[in-house]
Amino acid sequence: MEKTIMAIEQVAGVLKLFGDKTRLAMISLLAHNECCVCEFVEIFQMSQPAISQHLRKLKDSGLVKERRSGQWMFFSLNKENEAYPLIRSLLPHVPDQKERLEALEAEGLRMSCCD
Amino acid sequence: MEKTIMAIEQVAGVLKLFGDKTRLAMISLLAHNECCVCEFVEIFQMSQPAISQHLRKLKDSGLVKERRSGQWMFFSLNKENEAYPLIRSLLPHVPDQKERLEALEAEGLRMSCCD
DNA sequence: TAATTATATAAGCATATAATTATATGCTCA
DNA sequence: TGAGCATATAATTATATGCTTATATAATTA
Repeated sequence: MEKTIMAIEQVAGVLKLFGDKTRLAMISLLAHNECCVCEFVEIFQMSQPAISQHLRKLKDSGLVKERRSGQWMFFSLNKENEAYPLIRSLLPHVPDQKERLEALEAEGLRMSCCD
Repeated sequence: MEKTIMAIEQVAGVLKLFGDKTRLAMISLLAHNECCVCEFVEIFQMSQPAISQHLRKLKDSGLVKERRSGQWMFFSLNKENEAYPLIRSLLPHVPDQKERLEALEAEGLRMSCCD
């Protein structure tokens, strides 16, 4: 597992970014799945603007990238980012969030809200 | 390197705690040294109350313990804490702070402010 | 082209955070 | 015991954060 060479301010910035349980769960989900805004709205039961604002912070950090597909925006991890190795070190300590995605699928929402 | 079994809220709480560059540098120093308040005041060039307040947050988290020796309070990492493995995963990504301690020693302050 | 859907942005508000200043506590030593 | 030093706490203030509501933008479909 590679090591980062970031200034301490940068490291603190990344930790602050994930010192929020919504964004922490988001990055955990994005580690293994590409997700769209509407899925996050369902999973976290939060308003669409609140979700968009969290995603913007993630995007601004460069750790997450977005891809438009029609009217949907899909988000995924940017493994090229210099803080990615730090994220990799963090993720094993975050409880798996995939059940939340699976719950969506079970409800038939995962592939219905945006496809 | 052991894995933590913390709730996501707890993990986010720890990351928020270290999403501050002063506390992040503190924990990095404490990983290898026992330090007293006056040393931190010198190293970070911050007011004593500001330093005490940061140390209190670290202590409240359980990740740092204190030991009184005369009029001085010495702080060190509490390796028994359940979040310690997370800290261990984080620390390799934090630039080494030991030069700051060495600078103190060079000035003859490390062993003069509290001994 | 108008209505609809998905998402983004802006403004406002309540709460949290980190510093400062002032004061309190606790230990040491004359 | 009282002065002095190290540290802690409290009150205050300035700024940051995260949410809400309202509105804007962009793509889709009728």
